[in-house]
Amino acid sequence: MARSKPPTRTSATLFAALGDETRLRIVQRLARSAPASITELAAGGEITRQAVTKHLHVLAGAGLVHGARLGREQRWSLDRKQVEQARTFLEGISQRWDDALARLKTMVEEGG
Amino acid sequence: MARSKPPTRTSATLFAALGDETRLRIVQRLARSAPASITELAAGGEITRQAVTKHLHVLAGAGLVHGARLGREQRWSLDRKQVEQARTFLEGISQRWDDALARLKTMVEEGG
DNA sequence: CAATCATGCAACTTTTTAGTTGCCTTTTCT
DNA sequence: AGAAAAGGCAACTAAAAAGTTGCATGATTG
Repeated sequence: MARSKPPTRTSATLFAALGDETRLRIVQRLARSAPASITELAAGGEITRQAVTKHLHVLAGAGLVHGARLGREQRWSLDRKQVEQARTFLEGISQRWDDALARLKTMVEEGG
Repeated sequence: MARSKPPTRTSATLFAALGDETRLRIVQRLARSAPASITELAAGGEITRQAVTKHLHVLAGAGLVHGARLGREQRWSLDRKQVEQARTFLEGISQRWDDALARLKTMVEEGG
């Protein structure tokens, strides 16, 4: 059965996934100490295990993390690739911005 | 008079601002061709001028853009600094992730 | 000065989210 | 087998976000 909604993972999806304090904390956590279980991630936090689960799904939907079953628990780890993609996107923005400024400068100098 | 809500601009705020298709389009637009007015940005788009205004305010709240009055119109431009900050943040994540993998590898090799 | 262009402000509707609570299933471990 | 550990699923609430419509205001220009 096909998924009812082909998620269309865009750059915006990626940034949106990173655009939440809680999720960002999870990402940072996973970046420091690789695979962690949901319970581990929820422990000590301010929110419920269910909430953590949801956030993990959002992150997974953006391709930022993935989980692997291991016995009765599921260990989640970061997917470096998407982090890089986000970086690349921002690099593109910066680059274009630089180019635009350069063009502007040239025009001014040439009295265009 | 002090603003009633000190916005606390965090990294999540930054990513959240980028996490919307429409806003991302605006950012890309501003990156290519510097200052643009609200009307210009709204022209041809699918959404209202008011919607564009709101998005610009969100972006401005994250420090990604800023507008400057110029006669009867207001020209908006990109703020490169925040784009860089987002990139730096992601770099940090990647770096930590690399370190974590390195540590893991070492442990395995040493038979920890 | 009057028409017009570029916005600003406010109230409202509709979706999305973030989080919660309650209950059921699958592994472990003793 | 039976209790405890780790999750999954579903329904619900509350609040934030995306957009809209309508009207008011400050420059510009003929």
